[in-house]
Amino acid sequence: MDPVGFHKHDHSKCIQECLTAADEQCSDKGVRLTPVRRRTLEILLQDHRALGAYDLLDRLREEGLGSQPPVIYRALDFLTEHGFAHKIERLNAFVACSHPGESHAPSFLFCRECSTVAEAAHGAFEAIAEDQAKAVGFVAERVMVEIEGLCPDCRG
Amino acid sequence: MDPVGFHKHDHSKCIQECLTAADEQCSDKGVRLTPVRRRTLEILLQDHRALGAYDLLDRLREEGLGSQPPVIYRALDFLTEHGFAHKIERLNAFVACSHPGESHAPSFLFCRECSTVAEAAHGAFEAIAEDQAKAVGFVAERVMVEIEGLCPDCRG
DNA sequence: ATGATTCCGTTATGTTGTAACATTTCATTC
DNA sequence: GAATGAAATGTTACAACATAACGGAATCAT
Repeated sequence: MDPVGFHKHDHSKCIQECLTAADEQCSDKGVRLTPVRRRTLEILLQDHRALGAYDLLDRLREEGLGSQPPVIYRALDFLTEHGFAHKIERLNAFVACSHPGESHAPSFLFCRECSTVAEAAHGAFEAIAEDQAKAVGFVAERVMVEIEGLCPDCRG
Repeated sequence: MDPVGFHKHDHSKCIQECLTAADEQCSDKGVRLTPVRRRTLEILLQDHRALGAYDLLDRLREEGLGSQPPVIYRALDFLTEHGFAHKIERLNAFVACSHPGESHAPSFLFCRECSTVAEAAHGAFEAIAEDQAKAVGFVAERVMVEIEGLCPDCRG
């Protein structure tokens, strides 16, 4: 898994690929990527940056796609449930998934200056978590890793 | 580091040790463990469980120690800043530190049923995070690990 | 004692997230 | 192509989490 987000890359292609992947996966699963949901994902994809629910809602409102909080929270529930977006708990904010389709439960690196987010490999964290859980009789169901710091651009 | 929280242990001794440690560290650092702060820590120490700020505030209010949100948030700021308590971001809730004085930045195991929290060894997570950060030119400043699951008691 | 600093009380408000119910849209079946 | 049922959306209202700002009280150092 490549930690997209801090690298230069062909971003319009990146957006297109993610949207296409989302379209395909939705029709495969028989669920609907409705206008509100799709547009929310598009907005999130515009940069690899975490956005708050109300920021997203403002954007939707400008475009006439819904103006009340439940609209955006429902869209975000859908997107996160299906792995097209993730919530960064530390920021109470959401980010588009950079690797739609790949196995989920990601870990994140996020910049405290610019909120840019990169997904990172999660397997090693999970393995350690499993060991620790087993040692105390705990059943680990979800391992959340969020690494806060400075991205290459903001390091200055 | 021993992941306190899911084991049987002498809890009143555990509380006493943590309070004593907090008292000492505060006088060492020349900061004050005032009544509100100390009582907040005591409440958190009563069980190894995450409590919301408003739950804590209710307790303080009953005891005449303050009734408005800023009171509890100031106390929690103090306690977390000095490592006597931690915030579980996933739960928007706070827990007393089980290992006051030990090097900080902990990782947590928490039960989705009963909110019991155990601190776990953090070093291995940090090492991996460092590697991943270095690989993409990111400066990791804080590594947050929160493992959600079922504790031995709630596994049923 | 006095001045500086830290802490606390209080009001007000900002931010994040949901419950509940009415209405619309869509796909299916008759 | 109308009836039906499921899914999605619109809307109101509110719950839960958190902070800004300011005045007054307690505490500390001299």
